[in-house]
Amino acid sequence: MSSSALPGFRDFYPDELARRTHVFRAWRAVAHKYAFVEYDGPPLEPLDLYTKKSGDEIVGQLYAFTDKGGREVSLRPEMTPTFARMVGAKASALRKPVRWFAIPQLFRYERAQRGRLREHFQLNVDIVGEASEVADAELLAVAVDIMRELGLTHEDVRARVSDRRMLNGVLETLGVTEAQRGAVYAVVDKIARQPREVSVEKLAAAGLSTALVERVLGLASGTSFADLRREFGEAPAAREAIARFARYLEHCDALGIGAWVTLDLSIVRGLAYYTGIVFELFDAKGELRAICGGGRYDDLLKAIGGADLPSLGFGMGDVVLGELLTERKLWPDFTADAIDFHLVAGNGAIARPYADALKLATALRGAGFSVAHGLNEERYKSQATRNQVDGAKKAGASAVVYFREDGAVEAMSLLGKMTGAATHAVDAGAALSGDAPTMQDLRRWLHEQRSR
RNA sequence: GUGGCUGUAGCUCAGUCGGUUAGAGCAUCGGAUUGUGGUUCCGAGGGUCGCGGGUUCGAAUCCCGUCAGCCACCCCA
Repeated sequence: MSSSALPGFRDFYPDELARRTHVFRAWRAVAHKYAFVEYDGPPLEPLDLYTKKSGDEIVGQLYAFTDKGGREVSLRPEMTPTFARMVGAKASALRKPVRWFAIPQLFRYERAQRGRLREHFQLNVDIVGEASEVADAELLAVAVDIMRELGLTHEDVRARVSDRRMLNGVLETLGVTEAQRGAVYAVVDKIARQPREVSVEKLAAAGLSTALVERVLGLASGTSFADLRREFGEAPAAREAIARFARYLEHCDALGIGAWVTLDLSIVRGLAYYTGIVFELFDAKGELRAICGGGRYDDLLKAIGGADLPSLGFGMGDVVLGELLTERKLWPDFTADAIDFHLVAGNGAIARPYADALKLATALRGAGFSVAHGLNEERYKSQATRNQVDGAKKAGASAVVYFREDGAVEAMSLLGKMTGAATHAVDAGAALSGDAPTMQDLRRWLHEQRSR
């Protein structure tokens, strides 16, 4: 028997699952707010769905194997190929723009480290069929609004945005040849992660003059959009992309996310399939990996799904996001108010058979309350009430319920101060029979206690 | 896949120069004379010292291997 999960895989204990659910809830709530609908696909796919796009060398990073029928298969490392296939298959029938999201569990076979496991959940939000940069702004707004939903502010998280077409135009204007561009992208992409000398060396090796090297490195590290526009706004190769980017930023402002957004030309997003505006969300301190990344990939659907439609999307993983929420202490207290009532043996309980406690629990549950009680009759009768009440509080009950000496059923709030706790008594017979007005009365009282 | 660092209770960590039955705090569970909540007091459970081998009269401690975690590469869909 194995004593722990496989490396890079997680067991979700209840408090951990509560955190995961909390994140999922935020994802779904915001996605719905922006009128996206949820879809899903298979976690296991034919291997060639991934090798077709990225080549065979990717296999080393895939959780791939041969199944019992001799098929080459892989656990899905990303959602986009599945998405592209699904959209491609029904492209002509789908109303455009398509606004879909999914929360797949994704897998990759590589060494696990902080923020990077072999398994994670990733929100995928995609728009298909809209080429306008309004769609790009809307997509970023979804990502940013999720940060807000989870309690993060633009002091905590920054959205860095760029546009490949714009970077391309600027490089062309500067005289970087098309042949050199791939190498320049690679350097620009990791400009913050590798020593400056290494970047200089690599650019020089690509054939850039010393002056050009300095120019490129300067632009990629912290140029504001205002400066960029002033310098290249009229350059024929860059003019159109810069004007588009300016409109994009205006849309971002209008959507209320302007304060989160910064131009960062070093955002290249790998060297993969992105064709236009790209973005990443980072924690403001820059201590963690990217929280979220995405952008426009206008040619991908044609390559994979067959439909020639402009598309854009992003992925947001649960791991780094969770680390950030932990760091900022933004997890709610999940145990608080998890249970409505906890039955305890109060005064007069001995005169009442244990079965009455179970009947009361049943009646309360029938009325929709969440009810806990001791499962051991002996202990219910023998354990000091204060210990039972203490246990109820620790279990997250909002109130305890017990039979009073005079036969009434009394609820005592566990919320607020321990001295002078609010109590509320109802007729025992009515409570045990599940009398609707009595239950409504209790519901109103509980609601009152919680909103104090 | 490569390199560095670290592995003692569920968690955070002590553990002397190698010495006999490995400890503490927190957490968990039980109790403090039929009692009404977070404090306090008493008690209990919980360990193959990551695993395997070696050196030694004797190993948590020293050596080798291995596995896992963290960090940096690689990669980032």
